[in-house]
Amino acid sequence: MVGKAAERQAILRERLIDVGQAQVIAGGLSSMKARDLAKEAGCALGAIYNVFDDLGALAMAINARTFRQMGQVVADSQEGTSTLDPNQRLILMANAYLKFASENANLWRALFDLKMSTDSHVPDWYLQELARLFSFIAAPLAELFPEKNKDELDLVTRAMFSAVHGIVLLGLEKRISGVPIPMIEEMLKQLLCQIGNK
Amino acid sequence: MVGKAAERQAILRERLIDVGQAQVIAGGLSSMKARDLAKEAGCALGAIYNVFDDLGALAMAINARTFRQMGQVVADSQEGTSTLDPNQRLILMANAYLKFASENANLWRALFDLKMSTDSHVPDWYLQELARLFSFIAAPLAELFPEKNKDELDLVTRAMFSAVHGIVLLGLEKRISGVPIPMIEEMLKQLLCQIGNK
DNA sequence: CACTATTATTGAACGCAGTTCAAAAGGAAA
DNA sequence: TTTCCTTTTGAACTGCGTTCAATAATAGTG
Repeated sequence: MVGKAAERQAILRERLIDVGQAQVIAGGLSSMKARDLAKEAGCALGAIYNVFDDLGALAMAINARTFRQMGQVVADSQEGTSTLDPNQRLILMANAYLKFASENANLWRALFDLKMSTDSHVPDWYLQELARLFSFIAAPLAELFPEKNKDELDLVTRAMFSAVHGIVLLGLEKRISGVPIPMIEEMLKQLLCQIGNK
Repeated sequence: MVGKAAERQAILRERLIDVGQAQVIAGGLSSMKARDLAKEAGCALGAIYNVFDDLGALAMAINARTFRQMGQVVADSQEGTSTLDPNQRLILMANAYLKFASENANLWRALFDLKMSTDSHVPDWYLQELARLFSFIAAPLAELFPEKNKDELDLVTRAMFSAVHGIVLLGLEKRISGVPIPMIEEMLKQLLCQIGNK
């Protein structure tokens, strides 16, 4: 495939990601339907499968966008905070994560909904973005635990991210223990102030 | 409906829960199929809908079992531990939770997979079982934070449960940061030893 | 430019799944 | 036994992701 066809497919690919993202925002991952996508994107039903292996691959492309956005939001929360103590910086990151999750609930959930099903083969962009996210978290933790080596620090980093993720996840989940956002912020503060026996 | 019919339905209900549970164990919630259920339970396809509103309601019944089992496992972890310090007791609970989750991965995941979709109306048994679970967690925390009032303690309890849940969830998840179980135990220990500025 | 070969696009059709409901079977009442 | 009501049944309906033979578009060649 060369020239025109490739270009058309590239355009269609972007349009499908746009349309799919809109559908996920509107109604969650499960409301992204092939026939609706085709209609909205102005292409044939089968055309989706010329560009993506299946709808899972399209969801992955949407997730890639979301993940990048989220990483940026977390990174931005550290802008000009070099004078703050590590615990404060962790709290800012956690709050940024919470804010992103609550303001983009369906996109954020799609990030984790999809994973469950397709357990095999983690794409490269995913690992890179995850490493980037972890590196932000590791920086303040390295200050709090100067005696820990690289592996130990990595363990604490994963633990902290997971703990914050859990608090945000269940906090936003109506069914389990859904609570108002300021209360979730308070939980995160409680957790992160304890860290590094401050 | 009286007599025979009611009894038959009660029997079928139990059998459907058994068969459904087996299917969830074998292949996750998404592999529980109406036609397979009917075949395995020895009933007509439509008979399922005489007993349950839909497959979601059956999944709920399976989850009720799982949740009760899980609560018991966490409760048992506190058996004869009154001499241990609160942090140790929290670690035992968290490890029991991790053990249950890893040994019953598909049943445990179903507990949270279902919730997402049916956000409305939390059944009563669910709230009761959750309160029971939280009360176990609150006991050691009350010792660690004697100055906190009931509401503050409740907040910390939810935060701790959520944090432990997050570490177990992402730890068992291959796609995000899947790690060996002893490493997850180490993460939980790191988290729970920090609590209550020990 | 015309003609042909190759490649890409299309959408009707397939398979599978949850759910429904008219018809059949079973049970209670008289 | 006969009638009436209730329960059970499974074929049929709907909606979905995905495929693939047929069609259209493009590239290659004289």
